[in-house]
Amino acid sequence: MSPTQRREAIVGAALQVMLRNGMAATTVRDVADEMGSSSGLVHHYFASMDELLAAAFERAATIDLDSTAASMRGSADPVEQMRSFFATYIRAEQDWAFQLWLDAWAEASRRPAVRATSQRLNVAWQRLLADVIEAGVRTADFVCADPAGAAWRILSLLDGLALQTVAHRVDLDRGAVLRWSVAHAETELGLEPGTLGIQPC
Amino acid sequence: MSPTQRREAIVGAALQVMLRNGMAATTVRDVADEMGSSSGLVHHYFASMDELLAAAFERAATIDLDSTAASMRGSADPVEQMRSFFATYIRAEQDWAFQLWLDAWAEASRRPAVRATSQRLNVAWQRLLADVIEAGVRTADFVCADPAGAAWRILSLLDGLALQTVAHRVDLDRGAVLRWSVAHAETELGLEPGTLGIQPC
DNA sequence: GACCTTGTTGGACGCCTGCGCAATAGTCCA
DNA sequence: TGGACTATTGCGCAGGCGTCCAACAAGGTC
Repeated sequence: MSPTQRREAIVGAALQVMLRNGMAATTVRDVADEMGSSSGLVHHYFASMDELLAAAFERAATIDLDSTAASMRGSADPVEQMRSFFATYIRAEQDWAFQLWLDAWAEASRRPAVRATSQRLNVAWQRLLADVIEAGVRTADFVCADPAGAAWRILSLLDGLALQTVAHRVDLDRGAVLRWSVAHAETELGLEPGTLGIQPC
Repeated sequence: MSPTQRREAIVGAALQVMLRNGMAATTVRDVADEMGSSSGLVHHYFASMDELLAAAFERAATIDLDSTAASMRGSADPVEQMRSFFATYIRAEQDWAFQLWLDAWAEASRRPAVRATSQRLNVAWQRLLADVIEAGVRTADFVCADPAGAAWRILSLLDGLALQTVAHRVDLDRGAVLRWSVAHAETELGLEPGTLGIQPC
């Protein structure tokens, strides 16, 4: 197995363990077992646990970000792109990847590499949204005085609501999270209520 | 020291350590050292670490909740109460208690007692807000079709934005978090922009 | 065929964890 | 004053952690 392949395999194994046990409960030995190799090998490719966790989290988050971005690029006008955003974001979230974000935000205060990665990816999500909003303002599809701020607010409301469903399991149903986030986005962007309406699958 | 006092002292010491090191990094020995006693004593009052962490988190969160609730009760009309809410919430948050919420949300998946406490207190915050909104609708100060949902959304946007400032330190300044949250609340409640305006201290 | 680089192993090291338990200290009641 | 009770101590236990390192295996180069 080539060094590049091996490195990818380690990241993949770490991600599997993280999804199963959470970021804080991921250990070098579990990652090695998952891969069927020794624990020393992991440290041959990653200087520290912090680095490995950051790399695994980055892969998970990047996959979601890329698939959402790709889905949005497939849509023609900004309105359709926003629809794609919500549809893909919600789908990605329900695969329990969101628990990783909760872990990352909490671990950020203790693990520099995780903090840097989490910050970078959060900004990338905001930028993805801000770009679409700016495009929509140019084409007069949207009315929005502050695209960058609106992107933060749309994302934060989505995160804040999703947080409740994932951390506490019961309080809000996923349907409400989607409907409320979409409705909020519509007011932010000066759209008629229902314009971004999505059928809950 | 009476059993009740001792129990309170342990919770207080645990809270100090949690604020310093975070929830995940709080250990029985650190709590005992903080209190100047032995580690066995902690287990004499708390059956497990999970219970102790939940109790300490509960105290921190309850203090904030109570002080905000008290400040709101001191205000006469619903509009003034909403102003109090934001003023106190932001003040409480900047004392770094918010990192505890991040920890609690992440730990919730692994520690049943922490999950129960976190869920109960989150619902209490939502209820506090929902009650004011319902009162405001009755007195025609607010126009809001769904007070319970509006409470969740106002709270979630606040949490989502605060999360970015606390976890990533830099991206958004606290002033924006306050202004954006207040503006969002104004639209939710059918108020003129600026009605809830608060001077950033 | 000898050599050297490098992926890989498996275990040792030192430290830390939550928890339990026997022994001690202190206090209240008969 | 003696006895009972309980808060408190201090340490031990079993296990887990990240990290490190000497040894082995394999494959390419001279």
